[in-house]
Amino acid sequence: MNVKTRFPPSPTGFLHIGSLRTAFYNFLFAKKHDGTFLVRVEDTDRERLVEGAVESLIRTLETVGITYDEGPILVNGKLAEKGPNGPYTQSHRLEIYKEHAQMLALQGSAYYCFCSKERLEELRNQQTIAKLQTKYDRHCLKLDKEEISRRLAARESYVIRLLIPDGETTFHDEIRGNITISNSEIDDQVLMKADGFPTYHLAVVVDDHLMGVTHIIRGEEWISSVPKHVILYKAFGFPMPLFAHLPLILNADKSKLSKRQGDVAVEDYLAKGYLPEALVNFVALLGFNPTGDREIYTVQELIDAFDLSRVNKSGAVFDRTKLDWMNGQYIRSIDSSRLFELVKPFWGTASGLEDTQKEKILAVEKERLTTLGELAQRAQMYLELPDYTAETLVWKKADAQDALMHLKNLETLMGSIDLSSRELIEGAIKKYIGDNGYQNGNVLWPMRVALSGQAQSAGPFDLLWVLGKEEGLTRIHTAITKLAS
RNA sequence: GGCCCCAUCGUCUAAUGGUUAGGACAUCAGGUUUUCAUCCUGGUAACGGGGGUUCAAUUCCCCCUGGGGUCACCA
Repeated sequence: MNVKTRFPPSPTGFLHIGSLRTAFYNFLFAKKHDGTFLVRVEDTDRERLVEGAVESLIRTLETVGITYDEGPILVNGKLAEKGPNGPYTQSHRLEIYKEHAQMLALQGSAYYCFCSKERLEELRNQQTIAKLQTKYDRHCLKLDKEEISRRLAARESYVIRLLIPDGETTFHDEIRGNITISNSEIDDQVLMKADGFPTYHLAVVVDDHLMGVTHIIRGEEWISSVPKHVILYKAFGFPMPLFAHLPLILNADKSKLSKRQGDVAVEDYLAKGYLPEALVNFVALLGFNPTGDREIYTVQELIDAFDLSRVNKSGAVFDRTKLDWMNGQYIRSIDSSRLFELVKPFWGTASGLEDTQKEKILAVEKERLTTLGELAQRAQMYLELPDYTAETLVWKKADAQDALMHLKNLETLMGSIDLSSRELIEGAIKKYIGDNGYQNGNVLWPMRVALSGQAQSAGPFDLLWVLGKEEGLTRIHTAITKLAS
C-alpha cells in the first residue's frame, strides 16, 4: 500500500509534547512503509493565530529531527512550501472548502443556518437546564429555497451545517478496533463558519482526501468526532482512510497533559537543555514499546520497529524524572562533537572561553549533567574561584596542618608535572602519594577543594587538567594562604 | 450528566490460558571512590473487585468500580 500520513498542527506558537509524539508516530509510520509524511497548517481559528507560529513550528520540527516530504518550509527565513498538493495552509484554501460545503448543501447533506449566536446560546442554556443533550434544534432546516436565497442575497450572516442522518455510525480504529456511536448523539456540526472559514471537521476531511492521506494518526481526544468525519466522507463519496487514535499523554494526576502542571512545550524542554534525541526517544516510548528490555533507541531502530498494533490503548503519564535520566544517558553517550554543538547556547557567563577550554570542561562535567541548562552554573567555577572557608580544605580524616603540608608539596610538585593529559596528571600525583605512603584523601581532598573552591566537584586531576598550570598554581596558593592565616 | 475510550509495581512498560509475572525510572541497602556525579551489585514494589468459560485464568466473556476523553461558528 502507498502510505501517506500527516501532521496538522494549529499555529499556537509552540509544539505540545503530545503533538511531538503524534508527529513522530506519523513520521515513523510513513518511513516504516516507505510512504509520505506531510505537515499541514490548520489556522482556521483566526482568534488563536499567533504571529510567527508557523516559522517557529518548522524550526522546532527541524531541531527534533522530524522531516517531512510535503508542507510549509522556510527558505532563507521566508515561508514557502514544498509538495504537489498545496497550499498546505488552510487559510489559503478557503475557496476549496466553500465549494465543498456548497456542494453538500446542494445535495442536501448540509444546510444553511442563519441562527444568531445569541439564539444558540439561549437554546443551549435551556437544554442544559432541562438536562437535555445540548444540540442544535434544526430550526433552519425548515427554511425553503426562496427564503434562503433571499436572506443570502440580503447578506445575512450564515453558517453551513452538516445534516446528520438517522442511524448509527461505525468505524474501525487500528488501535482500538470497531467503535460505534448512535447518530442521535451527534450535533449538526457547523462546517462553514460565518467568517467564511471552515471548521476543523470540514477542513480535515477535505484536505486529507485532496492530499491523498491514507492513515490518520492522531490523539484520542478526536475519537468522538470521527463519526462526523465518517458521515462527511460518505456524503462526499470519498474513500475512507484508516484511523488510529493514540492514547493521551497525561499529567501526574492522570488528566490530559496540560500547562499549569508543568511544561508542555517542546521548546521549553529544549531551552532547558533536554537533547532533541532524548526528548524524541522518551516520548516515542510513551504508548509504544518495540519489545525487549531496551530503553535507548535510535530513530532508525524506532522506524524499523514501529507498528500501530503495538501502540498501547491506555494513557501514559509524562514522568519528568525518567526523562531526566534518559537525557543524562544521552549527554554521556552522544558523540562529543554533536554534544559540543548542542551545548553552545548553554555556557552562560563562560561563553567567552576558548573552544579548547570548553571542550575540556564539557569532557569533565558531562558525567554530572542531567540537562545542558545546568552547565552554565557548573562552568562558572572554572572561570572564577568561588569563595570558600579554610575548613573546607580539611579532609574529614585529617587536620589543617596535614592539608597545608600537602598543598605546599603540591605547589612544588606542580612545577615538574606534565599537564597535557589527565592520565599524566593522575600518574604523577598518585606516584607522590604512593611513594610517601599517604592516603588518597589526605592529598586529593585538599587539592580538589583548592582547585574548585567547593566541597563537591569534579575530581582533582580533571580540574587541574582544565585549569592549567598557571591558574592551578594560583588556586593552590590561595588555599595555602587561607590555611596559613 | 449523556456518549465514547481505558485498566499489570508509585511511573513507563514486557509476557503468558499453566511463569518464582520480566525490564527501566524512582526508591531503599551495599560496593567502587578524596567529595559529588557516573558506574556496579542486591532488595522492596503490580495483575482494581465480582461473576462466569475452562482441568487451569492476570490473560477470554459479562457486570461493577475507578480513571480519562468529549459534548463550540476551538483545534
